[in-house]
Amino acid sequence: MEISSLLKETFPSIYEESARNEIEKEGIIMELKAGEMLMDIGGYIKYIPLVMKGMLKIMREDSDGNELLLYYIRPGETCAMSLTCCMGDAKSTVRAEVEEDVLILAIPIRFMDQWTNQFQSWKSFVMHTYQMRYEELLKTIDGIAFQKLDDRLERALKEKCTSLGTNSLVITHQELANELNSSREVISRLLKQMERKGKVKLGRHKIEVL
Amino acid sequence: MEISSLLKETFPSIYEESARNEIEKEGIIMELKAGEMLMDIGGYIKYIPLVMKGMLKIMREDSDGNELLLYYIRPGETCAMSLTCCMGDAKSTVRAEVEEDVLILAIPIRFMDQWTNQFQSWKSFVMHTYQMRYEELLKTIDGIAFQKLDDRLERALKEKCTSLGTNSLVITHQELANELNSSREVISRLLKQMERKGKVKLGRHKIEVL
DNA sequence: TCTGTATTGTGACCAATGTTACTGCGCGGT
DNA sequence: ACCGCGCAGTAACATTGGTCACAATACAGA
Repeated sequence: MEISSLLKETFPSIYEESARNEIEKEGIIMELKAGEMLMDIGGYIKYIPLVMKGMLKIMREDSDGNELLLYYIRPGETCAMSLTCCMGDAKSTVRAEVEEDVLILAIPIRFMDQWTNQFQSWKSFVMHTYQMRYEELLKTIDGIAFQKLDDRLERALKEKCTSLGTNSLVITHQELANELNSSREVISRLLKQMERKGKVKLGRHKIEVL
Repeated sequence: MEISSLLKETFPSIYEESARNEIEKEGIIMELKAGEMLMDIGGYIKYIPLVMKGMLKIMREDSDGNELLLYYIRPGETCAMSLTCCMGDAKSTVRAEVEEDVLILAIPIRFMDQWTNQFQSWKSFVMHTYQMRYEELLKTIDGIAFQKLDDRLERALKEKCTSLGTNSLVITHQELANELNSSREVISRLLKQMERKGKVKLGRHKIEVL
């Protein structure tokens, strides 16, 4: 079965074959298209999503509907939020959207605790995930606390480019505004500035980063 | 020894006596006065600080010296940052200051991994700490991303009151400005506004929250 | 008491960002 | 071809927060 080798490839840190066998046995394969929502705020977390292909984006939203991008989840990674749910309340406080078509192995959360005892590599994986996400949250905080919007925008664009492996981004100004918790007009204004400076080239539904 | 019962009291979730015995045996007692710095950014993390009395505050700082309060660590808690260091680089990316005189049991990090295997309650404690800190970081993000400064200031004051159990805060405007990553003048201005609205009463080195 | 320093109060001003209110454009569907 | 709608461009204005400059105050120590 190809899932087996894909799992081994994307999650090399889970080196115990017995662990991977369990994951394969209990995991549910999910394929989702870009734009779909995997988990909304307030939703009950029932699975831990191991991302094998594509990309998820994790967003935070306040009561007024303002959004903010927290971070991405790429192949070989999973969401710390879903790990926290094993104990305590199982409601998500973040939203997970599909940024690029994804292939996921969804692990029912009841295995979490058991496996951390049973498989050393699974335990390390979980701990490591916490660390990574923790660090990423700190970086996100740095961004919103210490940087100006133009800087954040520039970085956001560059990050999208590298993670998609292209310089031509297909995205609307509104979507960028949501990710950065700003407004469409402001983003348009800043993008125009960047264009005048020769940093990007704007087109309909498209931004070329130079 | 009184440490034993204090440990049991402040960390009831570590229910295994064997675990507590180990903690007591290997932990180093530290007492620090308000204002002292337990760990600076870039410092090497060698211990996991179990806080038994008092309070630490965890701050983030950028390259220009701008500060931001991330969260507090109270009795019965520990710092997630110090947990992350067991694997990967052991340098701190945050600063830990003593907010109120603290009594700490410092655990050398080499025991971390071993104990998570050995003691179920220690493992739970560690996982639980990650969850708590993760949630707190999300709340911090909510604050800086979605709230206005006057709102954040008001909440900060209220939080200080509840955690210190008083309505009379001994703090300078400058310190508040640092915690909120703002400037002294702005905080003074907002405090005056709050005073006019009857929300606080200002005195030298002192803010009474009404 | 005198003096220096830390703290606080305040007004003027500026830069960044958000908001409002439009206009125009381009593409898909009929 | 025409319509409608989502997207983008933009000007004008409001608001927030940061910065500067300086005055006033109060407290600590000589």
